[in-house]
Formats: sequence, C-alpha cells, structure tokens
Amino acid sequence: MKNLKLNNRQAKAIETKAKIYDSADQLFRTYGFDHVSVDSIVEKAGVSKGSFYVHFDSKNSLISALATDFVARLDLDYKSFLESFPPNAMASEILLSIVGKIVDVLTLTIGYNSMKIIYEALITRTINTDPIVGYDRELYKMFNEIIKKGIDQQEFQTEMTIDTITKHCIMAIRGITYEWCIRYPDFDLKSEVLIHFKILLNGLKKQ
Amino acid sequence: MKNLKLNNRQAKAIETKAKIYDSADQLFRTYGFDHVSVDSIVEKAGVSKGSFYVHFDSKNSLISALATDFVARLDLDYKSFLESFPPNAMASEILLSIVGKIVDVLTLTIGYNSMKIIYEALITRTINTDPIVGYDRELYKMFNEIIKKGIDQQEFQTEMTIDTITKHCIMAIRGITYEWCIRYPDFDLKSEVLIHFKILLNGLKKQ
Amino acid sequence: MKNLKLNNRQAKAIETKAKIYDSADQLFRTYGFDHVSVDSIVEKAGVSKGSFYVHFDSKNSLISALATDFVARLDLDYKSFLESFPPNAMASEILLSIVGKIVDVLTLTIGYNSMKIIYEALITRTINTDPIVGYDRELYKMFNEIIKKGIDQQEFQTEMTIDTITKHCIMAIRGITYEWCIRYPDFDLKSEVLIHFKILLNGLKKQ
Amino acid sequence: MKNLKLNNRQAKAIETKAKIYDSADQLFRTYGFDHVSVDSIVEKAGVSKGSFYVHFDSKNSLISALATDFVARLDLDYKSFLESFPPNAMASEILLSIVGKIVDVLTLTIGYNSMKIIYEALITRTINTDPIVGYDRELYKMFNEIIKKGIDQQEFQTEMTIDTITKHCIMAIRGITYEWCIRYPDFDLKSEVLIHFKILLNGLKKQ
DNA sequence: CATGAATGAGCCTTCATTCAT
DNA sequence: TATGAATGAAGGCTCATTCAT
Repeated sequence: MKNLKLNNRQAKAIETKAKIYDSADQLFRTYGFDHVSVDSIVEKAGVSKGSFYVHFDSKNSLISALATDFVARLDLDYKSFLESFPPNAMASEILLSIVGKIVDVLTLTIGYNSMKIIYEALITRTINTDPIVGYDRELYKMFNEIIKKGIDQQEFQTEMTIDTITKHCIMAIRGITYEWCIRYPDFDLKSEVLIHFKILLNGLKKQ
Repeated sequence: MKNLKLNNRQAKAIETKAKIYDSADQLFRTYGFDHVSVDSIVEKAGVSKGSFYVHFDSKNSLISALATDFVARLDLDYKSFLESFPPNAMASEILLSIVGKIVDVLTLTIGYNSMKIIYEALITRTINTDPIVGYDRELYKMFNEIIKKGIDQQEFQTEMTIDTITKHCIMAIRGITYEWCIRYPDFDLKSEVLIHFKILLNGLKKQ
Repeated sequence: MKNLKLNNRQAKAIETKAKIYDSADQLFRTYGFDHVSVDSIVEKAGVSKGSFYVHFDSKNSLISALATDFVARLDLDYKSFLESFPPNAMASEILLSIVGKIVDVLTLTIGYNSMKIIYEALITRTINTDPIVGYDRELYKMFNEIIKKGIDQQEFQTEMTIDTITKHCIMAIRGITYEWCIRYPDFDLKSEVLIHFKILLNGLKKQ
Repeated sequence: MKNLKLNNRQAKAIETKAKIYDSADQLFRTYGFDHVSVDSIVEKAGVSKGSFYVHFDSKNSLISALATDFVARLDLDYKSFLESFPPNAMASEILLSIVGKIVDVLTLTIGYNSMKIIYEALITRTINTDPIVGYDRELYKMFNEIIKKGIDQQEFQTEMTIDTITKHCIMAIRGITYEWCIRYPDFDLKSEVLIHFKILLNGLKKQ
C-alpha cells in the first residue's frame, strides 16, 4: 500500500518533470535559451517555480538534458537511414547521401530557428557541449565507418587517418551550418554543403 | 588661433571617445559583449555615463564600430602581406600562405577570447555583421584575386565560378574557426585549417 | 490545517501587496504618478523591488488598479448618500445635494493634491481612464436616475435625452474641477460648482 | 562701425532665437512638451545646445514664452471676429457665434494635438499659466463686453455679476475642451459646446 | 554670442534562485 | 514533492543643465 502511494507520487513527479521538459523544449525552439525565462517555462507547464528547481538543478542543466536527448534522437534517425544502404554501395555515394539527409533534417525537421539556438549555445557554452560535439557522438562513429569503407574500397587516399577525415567531414558540415546560421535567409544550406563536399571528396580521392 | 583652441576641445573629445572605445575594447575581449555593462565601460574609462551616450548612440553601436574598425585593420594587414608575394608565385602557395597568416593572426594576435566573442556576436546578430561577413569585405576581394590567378595559371579547375570557390575557402576558414571556438583548448586551429585546405586545394586542382 | 497554513502564506502575500499598494497610494497623492519611482515605493513599503513586480505587472498597472479601486469606493459612497433621499424629493434638489456632496468629497476627503494628480493622469492617458470617465461608471447611472426622475416629475424639459443631460452635468463638474486644479488655491470649487449648476438647472427647467 | 557690427550680431542673435523658438513650437505641437528634449529642439534649429541656454533660461521658460505669444495671437483673431458684428446684434447671438468661432479655431486651426498639450501643461503647471487662464486675458474682456451688452439689452438676468457670468462661460468652454481632450476622438467638441451653451444661455435669460 | 562635450542622477524592468510552508 | 512569495543585483538609456573655450 505504501508502495502504491509512492508509485503514484513518483508517477506524478515524472509527469511534472515531463511537463517542464516539454514546455521548455517548445519555448527554447521558438525563442532561444536566453530569451526564455524560468517563469515562462513553469507558466506554460502549469507548475510552480519551486517544482522546477526540484527537478532541475538550474536552467542550464535543463538545457543540457534537452540537448543531449535531442542529439541522441537525431543520431538514431541517421543510423537507421545509414542501415538502409546496400553493403556494396560506394563510400562517396553513401557519404553524399547521409550528408544530404543530415542537411534535410537540419533545414526541414529541425529548422533554422532551433539550429541557430543550438549553435549559439554551443559557442556560448552555457551548456555541456559534449553530447553534440564530442567525438564519441554516434554520428562520428557512423562517418568513421563510411570513411573506413571508402579506404578499404580503395576509393579514398590513405594519407590521412580515418579519424582525421571523419573530423574534417563533420567539421565541414558544422562550419557551413554556422555560415547558414549567420547568413540566413540568404544562404542555401543544402547546395552549399553539396558543393563543399564535392570539392572535399574530390580532394580525398585516391589518384 | 581659434582653430587651435577648437582643436584642443576637439582633441579632448576625441580622447574621451578613445578612452571609452579602448576600455570597451579591452573589457569586451575579456568578458564578451553581453557580460560587459555600459557602467563598467565608463568606470574603466573614467568618464561619466552621459559621456558614453554623447559619443555612442548605444552599446550596440559601439560594438559595431569596434567590430568594423577591427576587421578593417585586419584586412589591411592581410593585404600588405599579400603584396609581398612575387607576381609569379603559384596560387595554391599564396593561398596556403595567406591562410596560414590569417590563422596566425587569429590565434596569436587576436586570440581565442576575442575570436569567440566575435563569433558569438555573429550568430547572435547583436551587431551589424556586414563588415565581417559581407562579400564586399576586402578579404573576399583578396581571395578572389588569388583564385583568379590560379585559374589563369591553369592550376585550378574551372568547373566552379571564382566567386564560388572564394566563398567556400573563406567559409572553410570560418567554419574551422567556429570549431576552434567551441573546442578550445583541445583543438589546434592552424594544423586543422592546413589539413582542410590541403584537401580543398587537392579537390580544386585541374586534373 | 493545511488550509490554515496556506492562508498564512497567502495572508503574508496580501499584506505585502497591501504595503506596496498603500505606500504607492500615499506617495502618488503627494507627488504625482510621474514623480514617484518604483524605488521609492518599495523603499517606503519596506519590500524588495522584485516583490513589486511579483504583485504588479508594472508601475502603470498599479496606478490603474489604484485609480479603479478609488473610483469604485467613491461611487459606493455617493450611492449610499443618494439612497438617503426620500422618494418624493425633487430631482433638482437631489441633484444639487449630490453635487454638493461630490464637491465636498473632492475638496475635503480626497483633496486638491490627489485630484490634480488624477486629472493630470486623465489627460496624459498614462492610465486606463475608463473606470473614471467611462459612461458605465456608477456615477453616470446615478445621475441618469435623478434626471429621469426630474423628467418624470415634469421638472425638466424633454428637449434633450436623459443621457445627454446626464453627460453635461457630469462634464460640468469635471470641467469646473479641472478649473479648480489649474487655479488652486484661488478658486472655491464648491461655490463655483453650485453657481454653475444653478444656471444649468435653470436652463433645464420646463417652462 | 561698432554699432553696425553689434547690430549684425544682434540680428544674428535674434535669428538664432527665432530658429529655436520655431523649432520648439513645431516639435511641441507634435509631441508635447514632455516628449521633446532640448537636444531635439537645437538639432532641428541647427544651433548648439549652449545657444539654447543663452536665449532661454530653461526649457520651461521657452514653453511659457511660446504659450503667451500663442494666446495673444489667438485673442487678436477673436477680437477682429467680434468687431465684425453689427452694434445691434443680440448678445446671446454674438455669444453663440464667438463660442462657435472659438471651437472652430480649437478644432480646425490649432487641432487636438496642440490643445491637449496645452491642457496638459496647464494642469502640470510647469509653465506660467497666467497668459492663458488669467482674468486679464483679452478673451475675458471680450466676453465681459458681450455679457454686459446682454444685461443692458435686458436679455440676461442680473442676479449674477457680469464677471461671474463671464467666468462661467469661459470655464464651460474650457471644461468641455478638457473633456474633449480626454475623450478624443469619441467626442464632438463643437456640438457638445453648443448644447451646453444652449442650456447655459437658457438659464441666464431674464424671465 | 556660440559651441558642444561632459555630467550624473534617475528610471523601469528582468530574472535565476532561495526557502519557508 | 510542490508551492510561490521574496529577493536583489544588474542593466541600458534619457535628459536638463553647466561651463570652458
């Protein structure tokens, strides 16, 4: 009986936390981390301010949690996309496809607003950036595999390590996305990324 | 004689403005635009708050002025560096040299702190970003010339326009610098930029 | 028991709000809305500035609340005064009495200082003027009844609508009160209002 | 020769003063006294801030000068209008005409904006209100004459002194104009003034 | 007379966090 | 767990006036 009560309370607690989490998510995507106050979050969630600090240490820790989950979901999506390729597909093709997929997600699913907010947060470092830029992020592993395949298939040169090439590919995407963020709306992310990768892949080819 | 007197007054005014300007510059470089208050600027400058608003319309306009001047000085420096090359130098060599020079300035002269602040401001768009990212910035013109030379010398392929290549080169630098900003200190800007350009130049070569 | 506790907290909060409210009321009456800062209000109330914004959205909303309550109390007073008249009293007599009562309240209870502040605010429109000048204010209804009675009793002419006469009566009071505000202390509000109403009532009589 | 120079200087000075005066006039009419800064006045006038304080003791004294001149011009206009009546015209007719004329000037020539600003200033008393509300204002003399004529012609009752009636007439206009200011644009000044005067004149008639 | 740089008090509002209940 | 009142530092900006030149 006591357990049951506790479970009820726990369930309520989880629900409360979820309400805060979801409200924050929506608000942040719309207005950015800096322009959303704890007040507005709890108001939208319909809970008290005190509750907020019961469930999250600070505004920043909520942001971090949000970002981590977000990236994890993203990479899961990319992974399933990647698994849809036949084993004998060429690495450069796969690379171009996944890059295209990523850019589509950035522009269509996530959208400029949210991306800008994330890229702001990354450089402002009010949050733990590791889930997003850490080399153990799932995304890096995926790229790594593809590059490795390219080298094994003798499509890519071996002058640089797989890790190096991986890093530079993802860095390129991030760099061009940053450019997109600061040039929006006068910048077509997809075409620019594809152009850049065309040069990069050309430069990586075994000659 | 009257001119002299006026000049004295004007000189004082210029001095005051400079004190504000310099104090702001130092504080911004250390703490970032958002974390420096007008109060702290005028305190450091040893002038009144009213004086601040005599010389600058707002905190933002001061930031803009600062950024514009900054970039102009930078490009002047790059230009004189560029002019030191012999006319028959190869485009890819010049490109690599100037890129190296730029990175040296970013890391050694300007420093991480200041760069991060600028990159923050760029994405936050609290400032007029045009002097920095506008395609009429002197830097673009310099790169343009070099690329053109490379094409004329039949070193680079002609599949893309000069402007496109120029943009992608500078975009690459900016992208990697952004990466530096979010990875510092675990990131060697110079070596990464050079690696990236090695790939890029390789991909741009006429084959 | 829990309710009791809650009530204690709520009581404290109400008390805090009241302290702010009362302090503001006193200060406004003395110095006028424009010359009382939020700082001075919270200082007088002995609470923090943050508390002010917990209880009121803005300085202006406090002013509005103050004005609305003020007028409501006033009209309640007038109403009870009005109800003290015997049903067969003549309309002109009642009118003269209530006008006299109003003027007494304005001069003796409220006082010149407060009145001037309200009349300033009315014309500056820094506040929502509706509770004071809106035709649905209780005062208008009272006057309406009296005028109607006067017409029913064939004391007043029927050339104008009841509403028109009502408006002009109240407008006259307001106009003369404005005159008082700009001529104080060289102006006897009561005698001037009575003279004016003597003329007005004379002009309204059935002939 | 010295005189000539001085005269030139004096002429310049007068011109400077006029420029300040005119600029202030325009700005005040548009934005109100409180919302026009000395800075904006001198900017519009194309003179220095120092010059402003050479010619006017303060912002307030400029406002006062402006108001005085303004009223004087107005009354001159009313006077010439009054003189156009035939000597045997009835007082009530003249009164109604001049009142109509005044209201036309208020609404059409001066306009709501300026009137509101004046009525604000009157009650705020940042300025010397005497030129506007002083009983020695030309307007009072004109009304006085008309009322006197009405009494002489046995049109008006003699229960009140000429001065009293005069005051109440002008007070009525001012009161209704105040009402206009706080109700604009939902208030037709002219028709309301005429209605009010119809009642008043009716109440003043000899019976 | 003219200039305009300098002053500095004043003002409203925001917000993350704490803590007693 | 949940509440929400209370805190207080921080921040950008306005403006009438002065005064040295």
